[in-house]
Amino acid sequence: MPELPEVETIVRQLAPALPGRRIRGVEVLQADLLQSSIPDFVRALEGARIRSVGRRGKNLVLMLSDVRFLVVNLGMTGRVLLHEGTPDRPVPHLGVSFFLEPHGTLSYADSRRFGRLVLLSAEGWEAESKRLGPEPFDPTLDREAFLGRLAVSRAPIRSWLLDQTRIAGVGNIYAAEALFRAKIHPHRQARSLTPQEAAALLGSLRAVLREAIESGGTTLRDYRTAEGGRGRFAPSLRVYGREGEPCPRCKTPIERLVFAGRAAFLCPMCQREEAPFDS
DNA sequence: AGTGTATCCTGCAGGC
DNA sequence: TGCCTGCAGGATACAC
Repeated sequence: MPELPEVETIVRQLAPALPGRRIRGVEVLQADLLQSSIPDFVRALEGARIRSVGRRGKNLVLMLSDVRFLVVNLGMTGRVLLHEGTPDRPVPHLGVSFFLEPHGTLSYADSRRFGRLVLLSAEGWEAESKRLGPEPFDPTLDREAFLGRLAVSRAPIRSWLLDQTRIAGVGNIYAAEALFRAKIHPHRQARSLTPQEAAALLGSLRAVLREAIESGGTTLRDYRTAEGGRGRFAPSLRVYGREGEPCPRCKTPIERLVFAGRAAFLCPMCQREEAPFDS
């Protein structure tokens, strides 16, 4: 669920509120959200101060005062909710609560519990971050660099976009939307993209991510902002989840196909499988 | 280096 | 109403 725009929305809401505050206490209700034991996790975090809030790919990253990093991956259904004071009603599927000074609560809730909260040293986080591909908005990721990364892969471009080690932060929704906007079939081999197609894809990816961030992300069902609100981008989705609806460009019914175990959505007219005008 | 499949889980929609 | 099946924004491990 939460892809880059959803996590970015959460980060932007937390960033003005968290830095400088101390974690007074930690309560873990769902042990399988952690990699460490509950006592280790609690002991390591109690008394720590939050220095900054950031994002890397789909990960929410809290930097702590003693140069450690709390890395939160929300999986499919994770929610990060900030309440000043205590939540006025029980948080459904609550997994971990962080009690903040002076009077706040940061909650992690996750109905499917695919999410993970991991506490890492500076070195540990650096190594983890290095595994991930570049950020889509990294200014050094220009057309040439993007094309170069595509050129070394025979994977279908949809799989390439979902692979966090190739580019960070893209999930199934925005992969579908970016490919539609760039008129590229999701089956196309990454390295078969022309320089023009690669440039179009980079542009469309950045555009759709930017627009989604401006809308606070996409809520299909579970995603909530840190304030508990819904993302407003869902009505702007052009192909994702729209099987059978007319293509907004050419009116051809949108198709759904499954590969690599996941649904892909596309317009079969706008996104041809073969490269365009191949003699 | 790829793909397909399974796995971790729960909740919901749709069919009967 | 209730039961069953399929499906879901993610990540990883496995065999092939």
